[in-house]
Amino acid sequence: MLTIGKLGTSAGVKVPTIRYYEQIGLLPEAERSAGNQRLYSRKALQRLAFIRHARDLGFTLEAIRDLLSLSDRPDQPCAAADAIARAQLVEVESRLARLTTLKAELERMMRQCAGGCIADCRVIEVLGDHSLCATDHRHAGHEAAA
Amino acid sequence: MLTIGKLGTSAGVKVPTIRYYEQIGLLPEAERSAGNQRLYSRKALQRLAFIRHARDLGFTLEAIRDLLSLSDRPDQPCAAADAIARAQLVEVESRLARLTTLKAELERMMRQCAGGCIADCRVIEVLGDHSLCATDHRHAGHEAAA
DNA sequence: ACTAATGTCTCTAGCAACTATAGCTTCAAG
DNA sequence: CTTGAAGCTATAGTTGCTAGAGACATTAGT
Repeated sequence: MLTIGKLGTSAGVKVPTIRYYEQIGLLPEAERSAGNQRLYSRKALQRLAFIRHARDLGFTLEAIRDLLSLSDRPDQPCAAADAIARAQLVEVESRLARLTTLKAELERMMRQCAGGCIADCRVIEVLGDHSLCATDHRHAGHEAAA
Repeated sequence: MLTIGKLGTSAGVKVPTIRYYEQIGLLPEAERSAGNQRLYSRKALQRLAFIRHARDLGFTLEAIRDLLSLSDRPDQPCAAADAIARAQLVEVESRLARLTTLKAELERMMRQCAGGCIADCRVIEVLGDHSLCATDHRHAGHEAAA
């Protein structure tokens, strides 16, 4: 049996994140030691690794919840799992397309800036007026983290 | 002078979002009509359009705050604005790289799945075991919105 | 002038997916 | 047996909004 810390390092997930996953029901409630500390089996490690990997691939926790419940029924057809993965692929493709457009626009903006003073700065100017843009990137920007 | 609704449609920003921007100090407090409704000038429209455009290009509100305060000082050199835009470009490039890797991995995963039952599903299997992956995409997944 | 529909007001709470903090208890090593 | 790391609970904060409730303002039509 593993403590929460060992589990975390084994799976590459931070300790508070594990507790969070338990709290939202993505992980079952862990067994406890005599001193009330969480204890985890190999199976729990597998489950957490699955979650971690799916997160790395960009699946939402909701999608992962579905994938996990599918994986508990090995006899069912896998069409549903396929559909979730396909949806994720479509998402990734659309984000890629948007980011590619963005990148081009940002590069254009920077190329034009001669490095003078703000009054002549193309960066500021372009941001103030969408019609100076080469492409229609509206609704294209987005978040990320690390 | 424009009401908040007109301003919103003109700039392509939803009304609650405008109030939110005011609340966090990204927009100055608006003038009010006799009946306490917000009124906006052309200048306010320009400022909001600037924000909207920068958001579309993926700048964070913090970055936009900096860009706006730069744009209020036209005599200063534009190196700072340049730096913010460059940082944004670097961000976009790194997200692009990550997403490209992800896309390849997702495609690989889906190609291998024959559409049988869960027990044989490659999607589930690959998610459960990172060593089945072709590339190291750890810490690569991420959010987006529309 | 009256009414109904729409627009606006404030305030609070919620979303995703965590992360951080505070103040405590338990455990393992020396 | 003490010390320091690791664990516990609970709450609040992050980013960039969005949704809802309940009240007031404005406008269009009759």
